[in-house]
Amino acid sequence: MPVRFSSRAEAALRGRGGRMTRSRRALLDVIESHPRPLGPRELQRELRRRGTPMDRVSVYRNVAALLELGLLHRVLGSTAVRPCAGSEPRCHHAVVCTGCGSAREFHSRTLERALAGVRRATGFSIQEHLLELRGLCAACRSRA
Amino acid sequence: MPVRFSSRAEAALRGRGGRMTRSRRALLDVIESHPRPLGPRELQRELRRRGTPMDRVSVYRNVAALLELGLLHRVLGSTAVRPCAGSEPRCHHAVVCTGCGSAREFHSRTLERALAGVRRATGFSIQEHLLELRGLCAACRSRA
DNA sequence: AGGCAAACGCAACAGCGTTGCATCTTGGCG
DNA sequence: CGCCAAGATGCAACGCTGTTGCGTTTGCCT
Repeated sequence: MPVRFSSRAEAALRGRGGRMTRSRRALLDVIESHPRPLGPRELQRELRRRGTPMDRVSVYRNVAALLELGLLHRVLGSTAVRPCAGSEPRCHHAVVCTGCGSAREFHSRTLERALAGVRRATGFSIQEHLLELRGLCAACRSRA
Repeated sequence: MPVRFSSRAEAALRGRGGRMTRSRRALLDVIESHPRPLGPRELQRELRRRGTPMDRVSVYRNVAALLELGLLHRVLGSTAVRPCAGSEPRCHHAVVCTGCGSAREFHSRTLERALAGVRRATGFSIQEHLLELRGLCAACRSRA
């Protein structure tokens, strides 16, 4: 990771006139240190476990802000979020491990071409594509 | 469509020891006659509009039964459902028009190949893939 | 240090989906 | 044709998730 997630987040928040509170820092730490996507409720539970409890509402507001800044990515079909890799805009392609929950983003030129093909075949002009794969990562596979 | 959706549904339900009620028939009609995916609330509203109101609970139970029988397909990231094309098992590929809401399923060999490539690149063994495209269908595009 | 605005917590609310239970309907069978 | 067991329905109540309003606290700039 080139720049730590929390550092990027702090910079982005400050650039918006935002401030850094203990709670917020704790939230960023939780998100950063967790490889697998976490939902609002999980985030809250983890924060409580670490001794820095946060109200449900604040969790939602912070997550919303980070999503808006493009620092978090929302997992398809759920409310779970995870840090966006790199500083590029959100990426909608990911594989999520059903074993350990870790996520990995990817880019595939073949996939892009396939989508173009679909456009030709159906006559739809594609505005957005939602894609997410679920499977077992190499580590979990060898463990089983 | 080879066999009408409602006929297939009726057969499948009866095969399970189920019965055909007015409500259930009305629900099947609504689903069949609507090209775009409908959520539970929309289904209920449409049923009321047609003079055959149905309780929220019954909508959920019927939809659940039809999903279990593989007759309905749930649109990704929402609770909306639409009839599964043909009698084959559910298909997870669809383009949904953001204009009129109509959905169209598709199959792409290039896409399948792209997924295989992702598997090689990431080391994940893919168990499931969720894919849905959003865009404008030809009709809506020319209308705009 | 002081003060303004951001961030927070609390309480209340709204919507969705579920469960338990009593009642009604379907469809088979005598 | 009418009975009746099982399936289906409606109603009420509940739980969970996410949202809004508001008064209070806290960061941060001067």
